[in-house]
Amino acid sequence: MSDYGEPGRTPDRLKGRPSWLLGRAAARSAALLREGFAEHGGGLRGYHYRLLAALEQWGPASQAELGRDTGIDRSDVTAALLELESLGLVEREVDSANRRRKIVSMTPSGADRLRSLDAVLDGIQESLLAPLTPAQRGQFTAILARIADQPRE
Amino acid sequence: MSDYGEPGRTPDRLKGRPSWLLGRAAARSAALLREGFAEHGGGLRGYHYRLLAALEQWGPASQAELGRDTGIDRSDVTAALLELESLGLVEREVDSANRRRKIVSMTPSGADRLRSLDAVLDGIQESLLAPLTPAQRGQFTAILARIADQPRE
DNA sequence: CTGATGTCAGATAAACTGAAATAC
DNA sequence: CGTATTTCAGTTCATCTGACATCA
Repeated sequence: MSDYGEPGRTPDRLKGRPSWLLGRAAARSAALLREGFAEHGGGLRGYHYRLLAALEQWGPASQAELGRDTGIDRSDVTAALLELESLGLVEREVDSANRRRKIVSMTPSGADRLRSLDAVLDGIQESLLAPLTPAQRGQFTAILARIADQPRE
Repeated sequence: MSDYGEPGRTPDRLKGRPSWLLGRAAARSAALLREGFAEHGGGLRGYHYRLLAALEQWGPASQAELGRDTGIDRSDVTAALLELESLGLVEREVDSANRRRKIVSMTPSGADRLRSLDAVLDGIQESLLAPLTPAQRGQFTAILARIADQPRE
């Protein structure tokens, strides 16, 4: 059980720290994502959405390319694609020009599913950003993009 | 290995999504935290910092209170405190007025350690926020606080 | 009895690691 | 040979769950 009764305070040392706040905010976002996907995602999770998004934007690609484009580790790409394939949302076939590769392509029903996941994400985003003004939402997105894009040194 | 070679692109569907960017930014922050703590934290991790921060601010408390104040599950509080105790950074004794409780207090060397962890965190924060202007840092912290403080409905 | 507390053993999800088989 | 691709098995870290004994 994670129900503690009263809400509790937060130490000042944590409250002022962006890295701490980032973690809390991301946890909230992740919880919303998990719930939303569990309820309306038909068994899919974030990894699946990311992969479908990449396939929709650039068309068929090898698994290694998908990993680079989505930031998902190659071993996790394999596992997630197996699941997508078993649901008929993607297809994989060996590249005849380079038989190490498997070319992954999205099926029509994969495209449908991607669109319905978009709607789920829109809802999640709305409740995540609810306390912000439109101007703040823009600032927030721009700032996050700068931080997320930093080279991993 | 998580080295993919070329960096790769990012699908537009992901780039514009605050919930995605939040996850990426938090991952960066978490990686910096892990590295920083592994290198200068003497075996401690985020949980330990949070607990020490609460103890420093409000003095001795029961484990359940610490859990509420830090957002750490009570079972994880138990484990983390055992580690802190074995390092001599906290002490625990049964509350004679309510023998279910254990009152946790920070030792002088725990206070020292907390201060050195603060320095580690300052460094992490600096590299996390490096690409932002001072004005953006303030905006960012304020916005994160609003999102993190939302009730968990 | 109920409810809070501390403890334990285990589950989960996201990310990463190391090594192997295969093909270029 | 060295390198890229896919796959498998296993690990880590933070978080959460369920159950239990203790005690107010």
